[in-house]
Amino acid sequence: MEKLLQNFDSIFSIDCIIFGLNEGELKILLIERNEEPYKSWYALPGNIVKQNESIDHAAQRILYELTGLKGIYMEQFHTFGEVNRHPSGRVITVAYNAMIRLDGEKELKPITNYASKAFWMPVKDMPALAFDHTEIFNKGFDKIRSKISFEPIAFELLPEKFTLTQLQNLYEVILNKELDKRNFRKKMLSYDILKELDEKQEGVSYRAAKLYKFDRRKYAKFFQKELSFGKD
Amino acid sequence: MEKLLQNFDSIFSIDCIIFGLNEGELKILLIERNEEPYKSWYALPGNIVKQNESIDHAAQRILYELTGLKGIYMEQFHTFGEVNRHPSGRVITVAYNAMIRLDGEKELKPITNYASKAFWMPVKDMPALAFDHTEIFNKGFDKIRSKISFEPIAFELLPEKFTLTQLQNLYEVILNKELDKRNFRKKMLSYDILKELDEKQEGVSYRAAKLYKFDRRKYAKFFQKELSFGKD
DNA sequence: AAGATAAGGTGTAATTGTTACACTAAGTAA
DNA sequence: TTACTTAGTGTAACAATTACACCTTATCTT
Repeated sequence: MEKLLQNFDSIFSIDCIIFGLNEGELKILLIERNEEPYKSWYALPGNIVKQNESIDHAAQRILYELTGLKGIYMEQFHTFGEVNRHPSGRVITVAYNAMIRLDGEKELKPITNYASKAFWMPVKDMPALAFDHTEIFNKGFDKIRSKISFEPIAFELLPEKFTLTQLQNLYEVILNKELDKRNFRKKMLSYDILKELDEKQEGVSYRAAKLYKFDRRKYAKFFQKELSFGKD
Repeated sequence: MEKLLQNFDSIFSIDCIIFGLNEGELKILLIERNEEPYKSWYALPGNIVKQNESIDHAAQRILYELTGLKGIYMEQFHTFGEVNRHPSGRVITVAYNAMIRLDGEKELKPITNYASKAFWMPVKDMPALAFDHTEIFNKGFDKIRSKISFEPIAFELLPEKFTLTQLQNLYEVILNKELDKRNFRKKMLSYDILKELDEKQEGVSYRAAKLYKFDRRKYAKFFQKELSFGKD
């Protein structure tokens, strides 16, 4: 048995797609590689899973080591297992993604020297990436785009208090199309997952908008949406 | 580099959830294990990925070797990577699922002797399974259930020609709830993905129903459905 | 052949959700 | 005070969803 298993050993890695929103622009987290192969190329934060850690845990550790970001909840979305996706041998990778809030640009600082730096790249300017990371990114972005179409998950990207216009802009950026202001507000408010605050925007040179908070409890109801044929 | 990689080697496997419909009953394909650990337990068809094959290809090979079913298109749905999910060491597994048509009960015959038999098990009678396969099955079933709620994918399970009642029954079995006959038909026909045939059911001891075929070309339109806020 | 049985097949009205569309209100800046 | 910029709001037309019940057609039984 032991011998049989040895024959099939593979390398197993994690790659992370982390979305952030900065000044209305959607960005993802990249690193600059500091090792061969693809030395000095940009890549998704990713590395090899250890024997004694679950893949979910590995994802968190790896993201931390490469970017300094800690405790980010990520969700696995696809596993890439083509034979030649990595030039140094067989490497299968599980891709994770997450959306995070950038409170005043959290500092990014690689802990290991496997990456020479970590930085936010606007998704509209994505450069060529190492390995098959462009393909991984595209699949991850599609996933987010289709997920947001069914569930209002975009709040993770916004500051705790936000205006409806900011929320709408975010949807427009992710879905890459313009939305009708009145219809957007009507529908979003009808979900009853936003708490209207007694506060207004500050520091803007025009009429200040009301601020809202996301209501996580009420959101729970939402997690279900199905085709139906009557008789619920 | 070579040395670094070696330290992290893991075993990598595939497990398959194959749904079939037999006499109106939803079943999945299981094997009886013929090796330790869990010898003589029931399990999902699964085995180890080889170094020189993609995971999609491995899924097909493994399913064939354990059950004799060839060329089944499966879709990956989740990767399970808990540290202790396999008693003999670290094994990460990618789970795939598929729905197939049982034309007069295809013969099942394991090609390797890793399985002593392969058979169809009604999902409502699922026994305890080896390893964490019960968890994998539950997640796969959830996935199918939520997918069918957005896309009419269930045709894969039915014979080429089927009646609307058969289709409705299938939906009811998967979604585990009763649907309204008139609304179901109205909505299903409105998708315009069914071809009405000039034939009727045969061999039934009551009024025979019209037969329909699934129209794969028209189905393509369907693959998109999104939340929207006006201004398409 | 008459009647019983079993599933097939059909329509409508009420309700809800979606879409398209344009002006006034409020605050800031000059 | 005026100009500017974004906030904020309602309605009518249309489409989709829901709830709901009876007649039709074929087979089987006697």
